[in-house]
Amino acid sequence: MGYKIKSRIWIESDENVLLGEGRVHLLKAIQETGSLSKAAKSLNISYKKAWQLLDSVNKSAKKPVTINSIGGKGGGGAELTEYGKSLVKAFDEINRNCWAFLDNELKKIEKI
Amino acid sequence: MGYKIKSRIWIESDENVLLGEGRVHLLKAIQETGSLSKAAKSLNISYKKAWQLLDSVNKSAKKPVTINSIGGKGGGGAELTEYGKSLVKAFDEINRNCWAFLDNELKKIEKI
DNA sequence: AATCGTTATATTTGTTTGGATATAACGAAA
DNA sequence: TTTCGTTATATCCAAACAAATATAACGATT
Repeated sequence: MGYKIKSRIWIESDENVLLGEGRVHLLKAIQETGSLSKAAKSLNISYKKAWQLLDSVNKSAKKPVTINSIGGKGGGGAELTEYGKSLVKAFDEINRNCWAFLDNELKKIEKI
Repeated sequence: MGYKIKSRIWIESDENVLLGEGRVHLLKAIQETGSLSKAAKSLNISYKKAWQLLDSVNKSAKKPVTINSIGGKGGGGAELTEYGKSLVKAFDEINRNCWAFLDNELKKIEKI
């Protein structure tokens, strides 16, 4: 029939969003660039939005997801903690599994 | 840990959204009330928004999902076709299955 | 033909969201 | 102590989105 199934998943902690696709993209970009401002540029989002996202991630996480430093060599930067890296990896895995699961479920609609 | 996983799924047909949670809520409300305007009131959304949603559903579906009548007894109304009822049922089932699947997947995060 | 509540549509208003801009604070290194 | 690029934050403006309002068209029923 040509129907496609799509999904967005996210993880909440106490009514606050911990991780979603946008946040995970940002975390990956931080990992690649070493700074929040460069990550924002690479994703074509404003620094403000990137900062707000990262702030909300760190506020809702049980342990720090990034370590942000101000000043010093290169002006500062941001990097993922081991916990942050684990979260990103787990989220990606769940997301991929979800896509596969839903692609299979879609057959129920295509039969109609 | 207290993390919760959430999801929104939707079905597209040729880049247009056919069904999502909002559209399915609307279709159910139409089924219950027999009219688009009453359905909108029951969902606390504007008639305009409800009409736009329903219009996009019917435009992207391969077969009519509702039959809308203007004028006549009671001023008119809207009702689901059998095809529409089948779609709603299938979507609900997929959605419930997805929640169950994700609740299980969440354990991967809770282990971290 | 007059009434009714509905579908269908346009227009205006308001609200929320995000972008652009500016600036302070910071600390290693020169 | 000056420089540098960053984090962190506030303010203003634009654009996107949703709500409110108004109105035409409709057709069975009276």
